[in-house]
Amino acid sequence: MSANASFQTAFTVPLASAKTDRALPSMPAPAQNRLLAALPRGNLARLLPVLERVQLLPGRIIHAAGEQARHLYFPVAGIVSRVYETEGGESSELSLVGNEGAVGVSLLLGGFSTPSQALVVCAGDAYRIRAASLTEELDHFSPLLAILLRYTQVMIAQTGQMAVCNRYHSAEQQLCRWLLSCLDRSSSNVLTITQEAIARMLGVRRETVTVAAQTLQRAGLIHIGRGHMTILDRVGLEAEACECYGVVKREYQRLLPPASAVGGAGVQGSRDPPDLRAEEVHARHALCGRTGTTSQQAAVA
Amino acid sequence: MSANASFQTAFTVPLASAKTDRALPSMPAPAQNRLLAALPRGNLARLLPVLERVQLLPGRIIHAAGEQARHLYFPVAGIVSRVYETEGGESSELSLVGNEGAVGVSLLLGGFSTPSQALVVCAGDAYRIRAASLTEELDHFSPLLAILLRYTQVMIAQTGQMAVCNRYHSAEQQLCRWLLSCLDRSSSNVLTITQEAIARMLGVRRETVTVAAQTLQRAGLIHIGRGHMTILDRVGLEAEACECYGVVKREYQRLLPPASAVGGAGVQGSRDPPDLRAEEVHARHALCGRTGTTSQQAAVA
DNA sequence: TGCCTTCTGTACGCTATCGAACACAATTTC
DNA sequence: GAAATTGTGTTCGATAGCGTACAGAAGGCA
Repeated sequence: MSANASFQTAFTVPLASAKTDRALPSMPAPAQNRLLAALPRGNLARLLPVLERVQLLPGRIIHAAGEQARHLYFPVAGIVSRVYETEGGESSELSLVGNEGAVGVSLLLGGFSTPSQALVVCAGDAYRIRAASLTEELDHFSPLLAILLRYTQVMIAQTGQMAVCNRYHSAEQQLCRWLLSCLDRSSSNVLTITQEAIARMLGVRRETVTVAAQTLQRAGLIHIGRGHMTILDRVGLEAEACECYGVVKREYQRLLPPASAVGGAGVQGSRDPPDLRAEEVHARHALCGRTGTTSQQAAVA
Repeated sequence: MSANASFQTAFTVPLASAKTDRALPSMPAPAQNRLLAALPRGNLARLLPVLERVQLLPGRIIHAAGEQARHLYFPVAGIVSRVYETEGGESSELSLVGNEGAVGVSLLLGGFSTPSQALVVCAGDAYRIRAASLTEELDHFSPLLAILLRYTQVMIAQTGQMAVCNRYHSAEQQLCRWLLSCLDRSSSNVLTITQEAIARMLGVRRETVTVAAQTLQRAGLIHIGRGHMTILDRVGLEAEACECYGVVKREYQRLLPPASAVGGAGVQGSRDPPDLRAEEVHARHALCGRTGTTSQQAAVA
């Protein structure tokens, strides 16, 4: 499993072009990542010179388990999965990351590596920042820190929900959840992935995925193709999915309210995100945005 | 399940006594919490006035799901469990916290609440700091931040491992893991807890715990009592447990090397922790302790 | 065009755990 | 000391998903 090959350091974007991204739909600006988009314009601008653009190629391991991360990744398209692999070779997804998040928060937290790996599930692109540059940036206590910490909490919620889901929910429910999660991170309703790969994410057998998918197809919710799945009925999937999907989604919306303009499809970069104004978020300093409600002590109930 | 009652704000310790705790074995000093113990002496001293001592009573909910946390807790004895409860009333443990950790990192991360609750599993005591005080403390970028962030990563690893464990490992393996985890956080090898409670943690039926425990008892690893379990053969339990136990333990030791003197039994407070010198940990600033190895790029393999 | 690889579909016995139901033992309460 | 409550032990059928094995279909490549 020394799957790490060499980082596919595709090509580096001349960052001047980042502001004119609307003219280059094939080369998304960093602001297509929602965390970056949530930064005040000045902060993002300062960050641009240290952001390097890379391709996310399916199957590639961005961070190997136990190895020091060298970059923090901000996907703008594509999907990355944090996966733990057991000694026996079984695997389970711990969380899913798309353009709403970042890969490698261990750099932020100070651990630099994790027992799990991060691998690309669906092709896309990301901007990444080197660990050293991140350290420098955080030195100045930019709002980046506050946003990354909040995202970290979302990731914790996601991971926890994965534990719950693994315990209680059927393969079919989990498949629904997984498809919806991918859909949220994808601009199309066709997911290019094999049932085998999905099985590895969910920690079930490929055959189990096949059976569950067929059930969904018979219900008219999806269409199964060879190497890809098409979502036909989003609402129907949500009805079949377990609560875990909604729990995580609400937690994200609570902690990182959608910079709505930056959603799935077309995007214009550094416009002021309407809901998440970073100035508000890091009220006192970069941490602990709000200090309210702490003065009311007494009982909870 | 509005289980929140009122916080059992037992009694506040006159903090002058914190330094003379050796004379008061029944009233442990804050430094019996390993995170606090890892702080440089000056930092801990500054923190003392805002630390309030409270009892941890079994069954009490420290943080209710979805409600704003008002305090960050540093247990010095006893065990707290982060538990998610499904809409159907099923529950699964997400992580376990004893004197090696803290409860309420959402205050640090800026989310202030989580979808899971934190409840006391084994009786003990904790020091807690109010959210507002924590904010102030972090304003000065004390080493507290670096330590708490590292601990956060341990918690993430723990939660992720829970997902893996829920997916793949037998009830018996999980019981071994759970007993060992508790043992690590307890000064005695008698755990005062019912099988029913363990079942809720593991997300299995009580009967399943009974059967698994009997197997372990027949193997001479534990002794079952009414409302408590005694661990007889720690090494044997480790052999039966799944890898998850070791993975989490190693991750803790990597990120927060043991302030060895502060272990289970007798403790002397603010002596310099030999392995984790906070000055080193927060090398550049409170975040991203080390910047090493970032200059060697190239391939991973 | 035909071969080979990859991906999907189907079948069947096996096992761990669940759900439900009940017996009994220990502790607390009156 | 009796009654009620709480905790543990035992049984038995049901079932979701596993392990294994194999068939067929789609697409790549010579």
